[in-house]
Amino acid sequence: MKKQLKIKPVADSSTEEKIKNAARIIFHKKGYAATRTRDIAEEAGINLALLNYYFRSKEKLFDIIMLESLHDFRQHIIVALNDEKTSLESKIETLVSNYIDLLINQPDIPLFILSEIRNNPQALISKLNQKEIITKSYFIKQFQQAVQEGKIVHINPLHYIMNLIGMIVFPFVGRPILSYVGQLKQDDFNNLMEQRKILIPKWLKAISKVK
Amino acid sequence: MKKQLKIKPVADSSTEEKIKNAARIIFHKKGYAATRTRDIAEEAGINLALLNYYFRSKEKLFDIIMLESLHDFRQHIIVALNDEKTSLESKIETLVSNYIDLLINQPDIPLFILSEIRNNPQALISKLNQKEIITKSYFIKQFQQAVQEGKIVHINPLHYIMNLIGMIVFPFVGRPILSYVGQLKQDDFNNLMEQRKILIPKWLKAISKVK
DNA sequence: ATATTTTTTAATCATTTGATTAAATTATTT
DNA sequence: AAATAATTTAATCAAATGATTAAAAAATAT
Repeated sequence: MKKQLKIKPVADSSTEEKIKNAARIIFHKKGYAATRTRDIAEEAGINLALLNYYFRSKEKLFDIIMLESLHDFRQHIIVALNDEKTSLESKIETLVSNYIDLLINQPDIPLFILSEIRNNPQALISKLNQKEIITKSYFIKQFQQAVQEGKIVHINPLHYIMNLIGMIVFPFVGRPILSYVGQLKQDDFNNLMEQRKILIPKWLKAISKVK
Repeated sequence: MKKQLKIKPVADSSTEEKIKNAARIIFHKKGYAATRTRDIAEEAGINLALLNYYFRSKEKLFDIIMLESLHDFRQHIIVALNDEKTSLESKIETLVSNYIDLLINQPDIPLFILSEIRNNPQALISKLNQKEIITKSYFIKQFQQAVQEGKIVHINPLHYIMNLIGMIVFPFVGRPILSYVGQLKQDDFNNLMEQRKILIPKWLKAISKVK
């Protein structure tokens, strides 16, 4: 591996990166069980044995992709929810906007994560780590304060979280049905999602007043 | 098959029913690709060959389960949305309530359908049939009328549908994460869902006023 | 009671699929 | 340039898995 001493190759140029990128695409699209290592090899344009040469096994490769996906998926929440400098409202706005941007680029992440969790709850839930990233976030403090000040109606914050994440994520999870029912093309769908960047924070504000 | 001439056996008593029920459980929980016919046979307490004797192949059995699941999943929408006797508000209320009841009983249906659609969009989307069940429903007529009367703000009805279905379905799809983050037990979760039967219609009303 | 049909089982097959091996090729070092 | 190390390939293995077969058992009909 002396290669690493040289200048770092552009993304996807190294064999290892080619395999990882191919694996990400296939795993995200079909899930672990429906993915054949041969499909990954073909997508990457490499010999099947190379996959095992670099990553030892399908499972090890999968673990790497899953870990990165979980990281992407969480990072947007954690960062946005723990910024102590911003107001509750602006936190929501950036979270919604960043999240939708991520999902426009990698629309298969949520369904990928959710179905793998279904197949293997214990293993993956533990990898989510830090149970408290949400419950102990600065966001929750602000939320509870807003409740005390009467700005937000008294309600289980989990309802609020479900609505927040649900309104962002669900369209991407249900996209095929939605696009079918609404006769949406790629751009139509993305435009709707762009609209939701603005709308969801407003909706959440309205919801938080409902008794 | 002279058996059929006799009294219809109670559910699950016939071998065919035993296999179908086992298949439903395993397919819903693990999806098509991750399901082994041997797992179904074991769950049903029968010999593997019997599965093929009754259903010919894994795929044929799967198709039956999928069709029934799609039917359950759609029926609640179709019926509720096309009742000409009820107001817009009461339609929402019954739809939300019926839907949550269904999902409390069969919580794996949404993720099952959504991930199989991901793996095989064309085949399954076509089975959804009637593109127009929603767009040409009596509900949409009422909705558009309410918009004209200024009772609902002018907005793409798809946003409304996404929020409606999303608020109902997403908690079930994200249940493992949610239960982990919120430290919820089975009953805690169901109680939250019961609350949402009342809350979601109120939230939707509030949302429909937002400019 | 016997014959026939239906249901069930154990054993086996054929294909798919994740993984390995040994050899060939390419790159790097001396 | 020769030697060594890293990368890549074709061929192959072994286990898993969907499916079939032939025979046994149970149910039904004659």
